[in-house]
Amino acid sequence: MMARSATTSDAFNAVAERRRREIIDMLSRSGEVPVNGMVEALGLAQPLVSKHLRVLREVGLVSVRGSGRRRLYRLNGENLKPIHDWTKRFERFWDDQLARIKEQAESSGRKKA
Amino acid sequence: MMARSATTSDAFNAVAERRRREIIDMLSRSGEVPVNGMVEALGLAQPLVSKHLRVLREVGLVSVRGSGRRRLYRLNGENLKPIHDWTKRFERFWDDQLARIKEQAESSGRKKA
DNA sequence: TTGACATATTCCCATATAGGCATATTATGA
DNA sequence: TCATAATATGCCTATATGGGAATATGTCAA
Repeated sequence: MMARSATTSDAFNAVAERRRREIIDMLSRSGEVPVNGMVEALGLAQPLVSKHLRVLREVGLVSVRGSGRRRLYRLNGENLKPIHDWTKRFERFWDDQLARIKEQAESSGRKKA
Repeated sequence: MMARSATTSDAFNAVAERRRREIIDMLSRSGEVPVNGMVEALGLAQPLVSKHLRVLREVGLVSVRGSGRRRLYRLNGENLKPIHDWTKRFERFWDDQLARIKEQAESSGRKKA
């Protein structure tokens, strides 16, 4: 009855798509970029790029600004923070050094509490 | 002609689903957990939990181990690192302090190069 | 005003689910 | 051995896409 959640429901879903991550990477590097700039750089069909941009806009990951006939897109990177924060919880799984430090901090915290 | 990429294609897609993130969070807190443990804790139907676990297994995010009639699942958190690494690139968007430090480091790096 | 460039939409199709339900599998423990 | 607990699968339906193609919109520049 229910299908997969919409790509426009949140950043996690929007970012699950590889193309959209590429668009985000590009905006991160280049600042403001017009649709055609992405079309050329990514080698995708223009309508497809516009559609992905729409999804990104709907979750607030990008903003647009008109400039002549063109539309300049900009990354709102701060909206990727929820994802970063979530994955940060698992740092101990790959960063043993950090794990040791944290465990020590936690254990001393427990002693005080 | 082509639909959304499979949830089993990579961690990004697997993690796009809220329930699966909840399962991951639970495993992160509790270590090894049997299916029923998650069923009760998350209030989901057992078949649904098994299906989500299968997706997580296919992308390597969890491992299983038999124990009597039960199957104990464990988190392979290190496979969340790609997501963490990707989002890390955008830290400057929310961490201005860090941004300044990095920019300074990069500019001095450029001078040397 | 008008033609051309730059984007956004609309339609259509095949694919990929989440979930709900029923049932098949397994591994026990008495 | 065997009923049973604990999981995994199979089936079916409503949704939600990515893409492709064609077309609608918008904005300028001459």
